[in-house]
Amino acid sequence: MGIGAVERDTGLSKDTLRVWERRYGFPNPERDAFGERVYPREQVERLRTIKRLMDNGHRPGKIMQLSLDALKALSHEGEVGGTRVELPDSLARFVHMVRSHHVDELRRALGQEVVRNGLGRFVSEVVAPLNVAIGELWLQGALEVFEEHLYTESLQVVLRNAIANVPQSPAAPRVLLTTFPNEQHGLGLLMAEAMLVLEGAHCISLGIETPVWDIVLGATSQSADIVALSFSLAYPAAQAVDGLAELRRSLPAQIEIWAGGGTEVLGRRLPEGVRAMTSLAAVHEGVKAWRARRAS
Amino acid sequence: MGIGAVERDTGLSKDTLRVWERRYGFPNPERDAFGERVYPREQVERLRTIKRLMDNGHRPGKIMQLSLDALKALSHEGEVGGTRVELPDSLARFVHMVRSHHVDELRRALGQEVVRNGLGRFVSEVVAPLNVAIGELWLQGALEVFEEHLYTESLQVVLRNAIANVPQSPAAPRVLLTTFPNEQHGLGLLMAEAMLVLEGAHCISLGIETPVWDIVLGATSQSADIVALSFSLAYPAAQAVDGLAELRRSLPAQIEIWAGGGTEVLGRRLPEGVRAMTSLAAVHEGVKAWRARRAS
DNA sequence: TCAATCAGAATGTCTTGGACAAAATGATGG
DNA sequence: CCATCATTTTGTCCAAGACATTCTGATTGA
Repeated sequence: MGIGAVERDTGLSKDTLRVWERRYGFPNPERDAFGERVYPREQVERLRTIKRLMDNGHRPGKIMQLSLDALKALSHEGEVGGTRVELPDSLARFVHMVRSHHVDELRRALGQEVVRNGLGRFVSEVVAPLNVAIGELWLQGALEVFEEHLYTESLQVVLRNAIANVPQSPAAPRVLLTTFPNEQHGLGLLMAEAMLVLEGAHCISLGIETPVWDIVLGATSQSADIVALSFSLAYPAAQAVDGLAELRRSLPAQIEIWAGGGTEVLGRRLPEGVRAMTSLAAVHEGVKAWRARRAS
Repeated sequence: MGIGAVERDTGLSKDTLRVWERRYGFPNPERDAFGERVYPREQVERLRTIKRLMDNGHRPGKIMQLSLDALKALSHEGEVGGTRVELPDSLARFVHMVRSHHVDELRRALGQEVVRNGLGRFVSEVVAPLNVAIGELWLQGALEVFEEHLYTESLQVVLRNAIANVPQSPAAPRVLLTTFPNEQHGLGLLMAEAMLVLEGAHCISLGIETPVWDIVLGATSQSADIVALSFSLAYPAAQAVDGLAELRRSLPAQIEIWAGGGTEVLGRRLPEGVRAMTSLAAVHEGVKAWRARRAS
């Protein structure tokens, strides 16, 4: 496997791969007849595992030397601490469907759950904890990429369908939804949209990865009352705070900024004039408070 | 704009950008206080145009010296030959809604179009040419990022909604849909899915950016008959061919591979055992032919 | 106990210029 | 008009060094 292929496969840039080799002695690719790097399959796998651990906060210098086994052991750390709570059967059921690849059944079951408990409770009591569970499995390497894709896609279909079925009136507040560049996690956005339309807000989603300047253009052109940003746990907090500050500076004062999602970002002190939605339930209060402010 | 940002924005690798500068004298970035390349906005725009022309068969050495105006003239070439047809009013209408940011109206109008003409004709006669038109505007810098986002999101909602309303029977063939890593264009995937479900196929979408190995896992676990890959014009042809060849090698012979989307990839000779869907209409024939093969 | 500050280490990205394989082109001959 | 071969053209890779940025961990102050 050439360096280009490894870059595509692992998401680590060529520069990074070369500098790691120089600094840490790993990866340690062979060379072909032309002196170009050839990575053996097992090294690529180890690189993938390292990347996954790094996304979770580990640092390359610490884990680069470890064997594949040691790395896998590391993935399971944090669970032994005891914070691990077994999923209730009602949710474990869904996890099981994902892992056994029963995608049709999963989609049907999720859809039923929406009808049974309503969209609001579905999002906060099913989707949110399910995401955490799936995320944990993913972190442990217990989930294949395509299983995660199947899950995401199924949930997306169910959520979009449910959202489309909430009667949209041209009501206030008008909310523009999106994520910052490099934040590709779209599920959080959909969850936020679901909660918002339930509160009678009018949602305009820009999808993921909108540059700050285009958020400003979009918000003004759509006469939005609120710009809602969604962050996943992995998103670098510094980038989030910077982006929010810049957005706040560029946006007219009467347009509010709401930030929600991963608790990482919300832990830090947000820039003046940015409201944190610390939980999905907070959306209800948020909209209520907004209406009160607007009325006065 | 730094070289990394330009790489992300144009899809031209850092190496390529540097070697062009050395060889052709363009781009000609300034340097910041640390000696790093800073690309002015207009050069990035010119690079985007050049990239687009190259995707269209032009060669860098020939067009690198040309001014932006000359490039734009070139991109309209072949169209002056008479093939360029002004958008009919029925489509220009939608473009106008995008540019005037009437997103609700756009969504409603698109939805009506589905009902009026049926999903199949909607996809091939409205969405496809509309995508081309929007792509051209985008290329010319006549479209803001958020306008493109609004368009994509609206279309996504309409298409997903339409697909969900096609009665899905557990019929054959079973088709697994996805794109390769670095191919983030999800609209093509949805268009393909729409055409396939109309033919009575059972679609399982993995969403975008699935690594080859996970496509294999997904296809086998879902007992797919066909794996369908979607490519946009911008996707590097070499990567596509490599990926398809690897996929063909890893996948059981009885699972077919269909490649569709950007004409770039399909122009090249595809690996043995990969079928090209050269147009959306070809899907109809494709499924028919598959059923005939299966019957025999 | 918590938040802010700061030095030092860790880390990723950028730099240069050369080399060469792969692909496209164009000329030649059938 | 098609095949073959030589000749550009073009993208990717290599090396080692530099340095901005981010993270860590200790120290200080409230």
